[in-house]
Amino acid sequence: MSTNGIIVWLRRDLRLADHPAFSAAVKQQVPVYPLYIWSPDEDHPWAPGGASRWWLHHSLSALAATLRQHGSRLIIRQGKADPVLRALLSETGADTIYWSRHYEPQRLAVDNPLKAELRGAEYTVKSFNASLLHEPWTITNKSGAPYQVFTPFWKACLAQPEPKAPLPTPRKIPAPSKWPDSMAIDDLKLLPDIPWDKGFYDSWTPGEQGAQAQLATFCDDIMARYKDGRDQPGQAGTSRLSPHLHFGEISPRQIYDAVHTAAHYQSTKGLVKGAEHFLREVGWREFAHHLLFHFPQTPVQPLRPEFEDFPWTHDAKLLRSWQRGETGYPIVDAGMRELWATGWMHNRVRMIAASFLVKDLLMSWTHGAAWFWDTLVDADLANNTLGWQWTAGCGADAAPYFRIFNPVLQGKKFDADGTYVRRWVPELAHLPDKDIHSPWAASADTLHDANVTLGKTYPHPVVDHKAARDRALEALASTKS
DNA sequence: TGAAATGTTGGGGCG
DNA sequence: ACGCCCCAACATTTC
Repeated sequence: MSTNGIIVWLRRDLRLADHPAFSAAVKQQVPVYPLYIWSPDEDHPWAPGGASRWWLHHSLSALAATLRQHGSRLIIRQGKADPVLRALLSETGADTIYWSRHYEPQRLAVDNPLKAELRGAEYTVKSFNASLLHEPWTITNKSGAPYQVFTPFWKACLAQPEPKAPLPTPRKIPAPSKWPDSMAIDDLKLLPDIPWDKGFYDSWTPGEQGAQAQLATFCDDIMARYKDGRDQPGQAGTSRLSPHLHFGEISPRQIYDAVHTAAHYQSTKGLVKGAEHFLREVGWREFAHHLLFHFPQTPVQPLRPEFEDFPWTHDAKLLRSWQRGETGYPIVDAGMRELWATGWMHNRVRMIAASFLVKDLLMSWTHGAAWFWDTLVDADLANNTLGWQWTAGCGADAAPYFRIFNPVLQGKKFDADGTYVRRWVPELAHLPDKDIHSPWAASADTLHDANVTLGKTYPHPVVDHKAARDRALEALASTKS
């Protein structure tokens, strides 16, 4: 292929290692133009939310720095992809564009016609898989249809040939003699005006380096205890790789490789078990992308049609109490406050908090999905959609409608010593373990000694769980087909 | 990747 | 010694 230069159009593949488009471009021995286009309108209505924009800002900064170390640069532009790409093609004389594929419906609606038009204009366009072990159309059941249940889906994935080894980081990326103009990352105004992001800086290191460091920490210190540790929100028992994965700072192939290497080398029973369970979670991510691709309406519509006219209630005040972590249920409030403070919530607590909104407060999962979309640094359309529909019982492989989490029992089971609640709901910190998940049941003396005044320093429960549960079961029973 | 209600079993206190 | 009851522990079923 003869070419005068290649644009590598970066989106959510903000890394250099195991990057098929970069690797392919570098091989051509022609100038490479790494380009990021900020075009939130083209992702409508799923433009990155506030927390995601924070992450994106720092991830782009990290990538720009890394590119410089490799003799290259990151070109930043803003606007619709088509005109921006054409402008850069003509400015540089490049005739080729590479990008990594994404699979969300609104993304495909831009990418597919764009690819056709650019090819029609005699440009070379190639897209690559950089973000999934198995692309959505490669896994089907025996009758050729997409899977809707996780376990057979994952079995089918495991029966596929092993993923290829990750690609190495290109040593040097060929630069043009003259760099085209670029905006500054600051010009994109991705950071918040009011500083709600203070806590984010202590929690995260966006960028490829941060991702690799986190992967190493996980393999060395966390994976062996992952099977049970992942359910203890008070401990560092999860991988915390989700935002890195969402922005493509790390690939699932790299994770697969590192996890297998660690399990093979150390080969303790816990590590092997941990590896298996963790890869299963990576499998859920694959499953989510599979489902979104095959059922593109699911971000706004229940997969199971009998839920379309479900009798959701709505109460703006109650919704706000949930968002702010003021429901009076400590484990729920701790989760919602962790989310607000750090842009992330432990997965066990996501399930509890989500169940509370959907079943105890009987509000539509779409409200929860919207809030998570704006506040999570790992907000991902596929994962968010699957998670919320799963909780609501209207999605694939969904929790049966009668599975309603009891926030007190969940708290006692997974945060037995109250570490997590005390961290995020400090006004309850002095309650004894036995009362920490149900302050309303504590004696007057205990509350007094702990400096807790219900209704004043900490809210009364906004609903009674038992009554709320009965109401949900009734509403759900009427929906059952 | 639940919880609550209901059913069963078995040990121990007691008359 | 025996039956009875209580109840915790565990299992099953139902929502």
